[in-house]
Amino acid sequence: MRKRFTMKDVANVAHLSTATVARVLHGQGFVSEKSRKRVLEAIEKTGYRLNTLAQSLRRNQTKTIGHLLTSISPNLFFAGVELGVENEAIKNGYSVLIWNDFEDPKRERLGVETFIQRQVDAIIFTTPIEPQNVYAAIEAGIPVVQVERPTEVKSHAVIVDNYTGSTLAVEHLIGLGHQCIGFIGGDPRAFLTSPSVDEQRLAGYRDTMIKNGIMPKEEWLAFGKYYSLEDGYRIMEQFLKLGDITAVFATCDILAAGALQAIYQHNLRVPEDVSLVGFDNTYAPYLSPPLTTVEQPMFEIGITAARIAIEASIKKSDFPGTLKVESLATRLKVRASTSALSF
Amino acid sequence: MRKRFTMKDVANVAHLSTATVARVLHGQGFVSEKSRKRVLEAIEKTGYRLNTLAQSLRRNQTKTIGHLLTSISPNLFFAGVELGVENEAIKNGYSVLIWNDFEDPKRERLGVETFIQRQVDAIIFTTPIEPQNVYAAIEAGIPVVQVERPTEVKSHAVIVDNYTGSTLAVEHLIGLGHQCIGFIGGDPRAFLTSPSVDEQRLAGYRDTMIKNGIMPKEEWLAFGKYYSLEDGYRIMEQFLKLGDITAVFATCDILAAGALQAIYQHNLRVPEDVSLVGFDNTYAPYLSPPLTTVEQPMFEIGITAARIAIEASIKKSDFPGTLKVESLATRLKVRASTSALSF
DNA sequence: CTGAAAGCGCTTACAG
DNA sequence: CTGAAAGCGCTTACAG
Repeated sequence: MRKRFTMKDVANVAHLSTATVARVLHGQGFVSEKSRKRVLEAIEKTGYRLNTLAQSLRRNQTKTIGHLLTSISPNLFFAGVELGVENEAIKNGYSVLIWNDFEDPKRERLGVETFIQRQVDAIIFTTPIEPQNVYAAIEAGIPVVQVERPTEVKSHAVIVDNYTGSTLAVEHLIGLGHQCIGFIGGDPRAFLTSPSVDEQRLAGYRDTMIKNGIMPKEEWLAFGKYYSLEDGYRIMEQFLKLGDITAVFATCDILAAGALQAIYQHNLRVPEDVSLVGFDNTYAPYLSPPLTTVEQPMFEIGITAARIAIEASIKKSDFPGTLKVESLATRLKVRASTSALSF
Repeated sequence: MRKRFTMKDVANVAHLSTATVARVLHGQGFVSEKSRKRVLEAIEKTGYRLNTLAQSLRRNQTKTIGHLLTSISPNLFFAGVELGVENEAIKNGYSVLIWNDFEDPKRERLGVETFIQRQVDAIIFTTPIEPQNVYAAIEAGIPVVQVERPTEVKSHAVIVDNYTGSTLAVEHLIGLGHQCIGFIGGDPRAFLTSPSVDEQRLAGYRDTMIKNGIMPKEEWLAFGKYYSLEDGYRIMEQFLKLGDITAVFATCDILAAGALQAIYQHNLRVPEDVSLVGFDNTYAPYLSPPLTTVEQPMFEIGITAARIAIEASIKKSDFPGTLKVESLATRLKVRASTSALSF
């Protein structure tokens, strides 16, 4: 491996100073046309590349976003957000350090500490776990954006209109003639954050049912421990035993996928025997049949989070004066898993 | 935002030099117990954190791996590899810069250039596109690991035994009594890299069929343009029209998911009407029924790639002297989508 | 229009 | 056992 060329090497080749090379490189300040040409030639000849590290140290700005997230697999929601974050980052000349914490608070902490030491310009928590970890980042003077499930620690945030999304799903089913609609929740942090995402979705379900004159039975509601296939499967089997349910709304496509497996296992068909609606629009398009689902704008969530993060890192003085909290809309994606109730 | 404390601040508080602080921090070199205590107290008091940036510049080592990959969504294969890479990285004190290229050569190039400028210690291409982009990294003196689909450019690599995987799938189906087995391929770069992944899988299929005395008909073979739902769906519909096929082997779970949708749409059941085997073990567990599939050790692929990358970055002199090419085994994961042929 | 020089926060060979 | 000092590769205020 040969030594890389530095700005000084370029300056020497061009018989100019590093200051002039820097001016040409960044296109600012006065440089004579002749000098500019000499510099450009020297860069060409040496194959010089700027050392971002040195630049970052000097400018006290790394153009790096630390993205701390639950896990990019298997829940594609997080992968979708990450792609949005990365896209907006790149567009602005930033790069993304990624850190999956698997919902482990210790691993989240390690991520925060690593990001601080690496001088990231901002940290995005796509679903923070421990409030004190979020606080540690803020304490260190780093702009923070909490996504989807903000803790009680105040910071910029990007959230989603879960209530309305849930409403859309249930209205769709009621519009198709369904009355006995099961609800499968599974927020891992239900009732911990306030109000939890799945509480909002439950509220949307309940309010819409009642508004339409349907009093949901206690047995129509079930919460898994996680957003897991197993919970979806198990709860769906309970629902099938009940005998009255004709449609099911699950708060995550993974839960819906599990429910679908139970239905399939019992030799029933969707939507002929039971209609099914998911949430997220991650696995929904891949299932048989393709699922009607409440779409979360994952990519846009990521873009928005990154945009706020970058803005905040540029004018840190504003922080934490004006906190931005952007709420994004969800929308119903109708596919083949829902149909009119037949009598 | 207050200024962060530096090593000099700590040294001042402890009434010692930065050299001594550094020694304590890294636990090497001689430091008297008394001095060590003073330093530790000063660190405690100031909340000092090491500035990795400065360290990296000085040591000429960033402890950063650049992971250039196709896209973490929707093909979870890449997400799985990334998780492996990250896990091994963290274990060794490294961080991961992520870069999705969406199979766009220009975006891949931008990623390589960014990684070079940011002085990453190694670059992992989880599926390189342009050989010259791989070459650019090597040219810059950066250790490279190509994963799964190495280009003709020589570098470290982690590959998968696709041929055997394919063999396992087809033997499984033949063992269940199937003879007319359809093959759905969709390697986006089939016949470009040599030999392409899907060519290997096709060879495994063909050899196994012939070894068992079955001469596959031309119509039993079909390639999509991509690993897409649409291609899987379309090809499966063709297969259904044929009338003789009783089992299908798809080279990607996404293709299998599409095929499953076609089968479902035609009111047929898996495995009762047709058996189905996928490849990857990404979507397979989530489908109805859960799919028998050839599992790729995604996590281990990532771990292996990161391990090689880190080793290579530490002893660069070896590079490119001894190139490591590790091949990982696949295995068949039998689930509910395959059953004995009933006459 | 151009350059000398200080400095970002570390590390480390060297002297004592 | 400890510290002074050079240097990693940039940027930038300042002088000319």
